[in-house]
Amino acid sequence: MLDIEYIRENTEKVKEACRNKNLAVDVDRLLVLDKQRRKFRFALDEVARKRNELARQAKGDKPDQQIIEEGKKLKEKAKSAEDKLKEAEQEYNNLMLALPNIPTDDTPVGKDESANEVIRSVGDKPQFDFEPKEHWELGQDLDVIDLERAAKVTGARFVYLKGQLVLMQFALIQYVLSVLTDRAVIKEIIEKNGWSIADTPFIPVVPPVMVRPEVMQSMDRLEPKEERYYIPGDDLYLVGSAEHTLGPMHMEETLRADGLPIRYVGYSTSFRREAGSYGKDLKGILRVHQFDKMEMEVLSLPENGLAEQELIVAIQEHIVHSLGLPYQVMMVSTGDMGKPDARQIDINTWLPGQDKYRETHTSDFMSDYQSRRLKIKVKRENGSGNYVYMNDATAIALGRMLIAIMENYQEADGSIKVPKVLQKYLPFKVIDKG
RNA sequence: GGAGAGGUCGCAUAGUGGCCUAGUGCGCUCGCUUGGAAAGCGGGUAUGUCGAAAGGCAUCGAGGGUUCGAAUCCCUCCCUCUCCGCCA
Repeated sequence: MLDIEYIRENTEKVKEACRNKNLAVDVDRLLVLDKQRRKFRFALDEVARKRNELARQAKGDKPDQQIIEEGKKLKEKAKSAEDKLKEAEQEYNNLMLALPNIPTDDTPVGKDESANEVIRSVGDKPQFDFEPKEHWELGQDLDVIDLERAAKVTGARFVYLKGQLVLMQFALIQYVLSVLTDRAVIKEIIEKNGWSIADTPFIPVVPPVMVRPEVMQSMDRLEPKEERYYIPGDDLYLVGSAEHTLGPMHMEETLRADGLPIRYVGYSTSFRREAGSYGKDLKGILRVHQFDKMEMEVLSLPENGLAEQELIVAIQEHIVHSLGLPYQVMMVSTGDMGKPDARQIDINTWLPGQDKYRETHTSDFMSDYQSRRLKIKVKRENGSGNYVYMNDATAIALGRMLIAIMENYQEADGSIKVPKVLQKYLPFKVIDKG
C-alpha cells in the first residue's frame, strides 16, 4: 500500500507506475474518494461529539424524555453518517490495495521480461567433450529423481528425491546456514563493497507453512488465488514461500530503531499450483508443486532498505559463485516485476543441459509497501519514519540449485561431482550409481 | 477434539451500564531537594485520524448488536493459560 499523502502529491508518478506495471487502477477516482472519505469522517465525528456531550448531560441521573428523544435522533444521524463513510471507505480501500508499489528510478521500463536488463554475467560456463544432459535425465539414470511414482501417488509435478541427491540437499542447507549466520562473512561482504550497514547475521527460522487469508492479503501475496493451495476446513493457505510467513512475523508491531535491521533466513517447503504454466517445463523438477527453499527476510530502517537489497544480492552471488556455478544478475523490468516490488533483481544460473540461464534467485525490495499493510512500524527518536522497509529474497531454492549442480558438474559417465564447498558435509565426492 | 479461566495504557493490576475524560503501582522522563546520589515531593509519560491551529473523534483482543449512554450486557471470531483426550 502507498501513502495517501504521497499519492496526492505525486499523482502522475503513481499513474505512471500503474501504466508501467500493466495495471489499470483509477487514480483520479481514488482521489475523489479520498476527499469524500475525509468529509464523511468529519461529519461522523461531529455527530459523535454531540452524542458524547449528551451522554455527559445525562450522567448520574435518570435521563428525561427530552434527552432520550435527542439521543435517538443523533443515533439515527450517526448511523447514516457511518453508512456513507463505510461505503466510501470500502471503495477507497479497494483502490488503495490495487495500487502497485512505485518502481525505483533505476528499474528498466518495459512491457514484459524482454525489457529485463542483464547487469553482469559471472563465471565461466563449463566445457564438455560430450553432449551435456538435462537434470531429469541424469536424475533418472542415477535413480535420485523419481517423477513417475510421485505422479502415481500424488500427481504430476510432484517428485520423490532420493539417495545422494537428498544428502546433497541437506548439505546445501548446512552450507547456506553457515554463510548466513556467520557475522564475519556478512561483515566481509559489506566492507568489500563499502556499505555502511550493520553486520547483523541472519537468524534461522523454521516458519509455519500455512497462513491465514487476511495475512496473505496484507503481504499482497494472496492474488492470484488460483496459484495458492487452500485448505477450506481451516480457512488456511499453504505458503508459496517462507517469505509468506516470515514477512508477517512482526505484523502490528512497533520495533525499536536500535533493534534494526532484523535479518531472518527461513527454511520451508513451498507450495505452488503453477496455474497458467501448462506445458511449461514439464520434464524434471524445475517447476513442481512442492519444493524446499531457504528465504531471506530483512526489516530495516527506510534509509537502509536499498543497501539491504544490495547486500542480499551480494550474498546470493557469494553462494552461487562459491558453488562454482556461472550466473547472470538481472534487473527486472517494470512489466515483469511483482506488484509490491519497488525493485526486483533476479539471478539466473547457467544450466548446460538446457543451454540456458534459468531463474534460481529473486530479490524483492518492497520499501514500505508491505509494512504499511502489515502495520510494522519503527519508533525513532525524532518521531518520523514510521514504517520499516522490507526486503525478501531467495537464499537458495534447493530444487533448482540441485538442478544447476547436476547439470554443471556432470561427467561423461552420467555421474555428478560434488562442489568443493559441500564436500565437508558429505561422505562422498561424487553422485554415481554406486 | 472436550471442559474451564482469561485478554484493560511499556509491564503489573483496579474497574458488573452514566462518578471512566480508564484509577493505582512499577518502569521511563523532567524538575525540586543534594557537595553528589538514593529516598522523598511535584509534573510528564499510548496509538491512529481530521484540522493551519485550538481542538475534535476513534481505539480496553477483533468484528457485529442492545441502549439516550458500553471496558462493563448479548452474538461471532482470534489468541493465551489450566485440565482431559489424541499424537511426532
